[in-house]
Amino acid sequence: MGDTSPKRRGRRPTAAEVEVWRSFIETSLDLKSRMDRALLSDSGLSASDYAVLLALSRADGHWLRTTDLAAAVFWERSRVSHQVRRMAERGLVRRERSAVDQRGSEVHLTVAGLDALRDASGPHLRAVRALFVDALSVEQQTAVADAMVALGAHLERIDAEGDVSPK
Amino acid sequence: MGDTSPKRRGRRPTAAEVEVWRSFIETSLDLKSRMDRALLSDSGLSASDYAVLLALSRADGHWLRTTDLAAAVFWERSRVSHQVRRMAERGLVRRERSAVDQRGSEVHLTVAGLDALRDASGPHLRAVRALFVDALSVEQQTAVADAMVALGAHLERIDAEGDVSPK
DNA sequence: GTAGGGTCGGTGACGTGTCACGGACGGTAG
DNA sequence: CTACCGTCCGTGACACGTCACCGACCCTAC
Repeated sequence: MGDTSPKRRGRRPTAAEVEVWRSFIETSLDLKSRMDRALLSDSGLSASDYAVLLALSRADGHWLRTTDLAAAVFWERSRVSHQVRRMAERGLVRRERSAVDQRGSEVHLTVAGLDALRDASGPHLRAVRALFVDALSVEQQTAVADAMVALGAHLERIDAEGDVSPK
Repeated sequence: MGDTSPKRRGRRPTAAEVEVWRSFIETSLDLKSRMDRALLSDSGLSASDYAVLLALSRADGHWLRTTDLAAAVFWERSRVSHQVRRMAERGLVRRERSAVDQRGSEVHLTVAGLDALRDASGPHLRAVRALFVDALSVEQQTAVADAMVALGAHLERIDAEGDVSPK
């Protein structure tokens, strides 16, 4: 993993390192925006819509409590609340008060929501292939996956350090 | 580069390929949001602020026409316009009517803007190292850079195809 | 039971990005 | 010169995400 020799630790990154960072972040944002745009024009769904529908479709009974939905898509609850309200107005999901916990509210996938997800997933996956997968050799894909694992582990390590007593 | 054998072209990506895509996009967005958050809390600058200040600081005379600024940061002009208005209200930049072209407006970097950029760049670069560079071995960085080049070239190819007569 | 503290979820205000549009100017053909 | 068209840029309306905050609810200790 990360080299901790005196040469590489602690100070500013080199120009080459910054350039790797810049290309990484610019390329990923470019890809994300293209993908979102394609999804919206193909299916009328935003990326947020898609994420919510996908999470609900994977849940038992096609519904989740707000907090569980937030955890599934890695959002704050307030964001989920806004998003669900907008989606409910379009009939993609439906809110229900929880019977077991009067504080809770359940977000249910509607038939229209499931249909929208089914219609969207084909084109979306084809876009993933056309824009991302087809650009990379198998070796490059493996290398990217490996780097993402390293990055993810690094970020989790940082989070863990921050949580426990910082001194 | 991209394999074009019958097995890999044209249809839906495999589960493994989708997983590479998912980890790539989630990791990059996570990194981006952490970096933006750090920049904002360290320096009071948003990522957009930083991009504009950086572009202006690199320009001759520390100013650019709106269209040129938009090209430098890969934005639409309307977005530049909104952003510049907000930054001007904070004194980071200054607008001036162009003398040579009465339609044009020049965006000038102010002293306060340059100071803010200088103050921000150190912490920002250190964050790039701490969150990104330090997570990856030299080989992994090279592999990521290589993959980004391939992706960039692929996207440019797609754009070129779309531009010229589609038939 | 009831007071206190924690959890659940929603709302309003705000900053930002996109889109559609329009006014102003420049350049050129007639 | 003037009529036209393209370019330059700003604006208003809207969608979205974040933050601060609130009321409603649950649970436990007393």
